[in-house]
Amino acid sequence: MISKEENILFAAEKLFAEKGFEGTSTREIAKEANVNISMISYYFGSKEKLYEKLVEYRMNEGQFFSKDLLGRTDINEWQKIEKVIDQFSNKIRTQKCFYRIMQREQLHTQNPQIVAFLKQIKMGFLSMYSQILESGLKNGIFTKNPPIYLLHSTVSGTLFYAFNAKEMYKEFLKETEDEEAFDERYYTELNKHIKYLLKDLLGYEENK
Amino acid sequence: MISKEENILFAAEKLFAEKGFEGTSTREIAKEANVNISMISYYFGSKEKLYEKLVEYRMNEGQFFSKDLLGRTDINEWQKIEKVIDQFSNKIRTQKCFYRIMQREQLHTQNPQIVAFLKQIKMGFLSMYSQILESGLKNGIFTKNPPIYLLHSTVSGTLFYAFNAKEMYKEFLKETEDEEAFDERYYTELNKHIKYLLKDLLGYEENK
DNA sequence: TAAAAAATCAATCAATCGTTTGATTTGAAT
DNA sequence: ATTCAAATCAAACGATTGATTGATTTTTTA
Repeated sequence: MISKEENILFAAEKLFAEKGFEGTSTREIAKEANVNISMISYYFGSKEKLYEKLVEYRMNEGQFFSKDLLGRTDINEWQKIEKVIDQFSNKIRTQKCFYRIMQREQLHTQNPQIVAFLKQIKMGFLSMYSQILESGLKNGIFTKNPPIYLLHSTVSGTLFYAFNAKEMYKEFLKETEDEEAFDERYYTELNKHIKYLLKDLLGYEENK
Repeated sequence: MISKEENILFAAEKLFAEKGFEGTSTREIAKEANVNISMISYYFGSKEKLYEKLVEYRMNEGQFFSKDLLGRTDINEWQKIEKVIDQFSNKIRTQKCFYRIMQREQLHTQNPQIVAFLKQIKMGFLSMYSQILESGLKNGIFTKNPPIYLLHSTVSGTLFYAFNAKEMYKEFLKETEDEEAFDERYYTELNKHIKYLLKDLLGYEENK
């Protein structure tokens, strides 16, 4: 059962994703959540704090990658990279609204809590890429040593952009497939594409 | 000499880029532009129309790529691709504020004029890539035939993401270089990187 | 230089914003 | 059944929003 508090949280998430934080009024949130306006202050204190609670909620509901990924010995560095990509991609796909908000947020962001959160995530990715790359070079699995930031911006940038432009691409391709089938194919192709790029960038050769 | 009308336009552009359309008040714009509030209605009619005028202004001040690029015979298809990348990259770099607004805009955008503008740009790029790719395949310059939308999202996504995350990367890299030198190196590396990816994706080999 | 037009201004408009109030209802504990 | 805290509500709060007014100044035109 979904609590009334979560009800407000998800209503806010949906509206923030659609219209932005400033573009969404507390009255709209209350209406979407089917509660009285005053419930927002009652449960969260303010619109700003509701926003922060939302970020906190989504932050805590699951890690980006299992913490022991780096230490695992049953898979090689390339497979680790694949896991990072898969998990990140899945995260964006299943949490569209939230990542839409986060994307918009990193384009201006006044809220210091959100800035810190976003930086933490990015830095986490950068250091993860760094460590895997270094280890993979030592083991001879990777043969190239590209700047980490180029790796990162290619993966994150391509993923985000493709997620956002999906509808337009669909129109461009004049696809007639039903929504779900197109979706599945789209994200599968995208995932394969990212990995293809990474193989090239890292100098990884399968079956070597 | 800069007109008072342009003064308002540029002030609005700066603030919209920083705080978003809804996050920016007409009073702030007037203050930034050093004019009376009523001048906004006087010159533009409304905040919304000011916004549309800004888009129109930036749209008309220069094309994205020379219209005759496709028809040129003095350069091959790869060089055409290079020109597209260079011009696009340059455009983003020299019009940071505007493209920040446009990026945010494509994350929700209520304004139908902006939607149409953004779609027009993207469709333009897609069809340009399509034609160059097709021609390049015919001439044997390119040996691969990747989905256009993957090309597009990789180029645009990587570029935009790298532009936005520049400061964070700088911090991660613990760069001590002065601002201008780092900037120059950053964008040069980024440009090279994009072209490297494209060569792989298109199956283009230099000096063949 | 006189008249007309354009530009600028402080002041104010109604509407909406986020938030709070104080009364009322609900639901569990005693 | 009574008590009491949590939950809910309509109504209103002051502040800010985008926009307009009508008077005044500046500039252009004749």
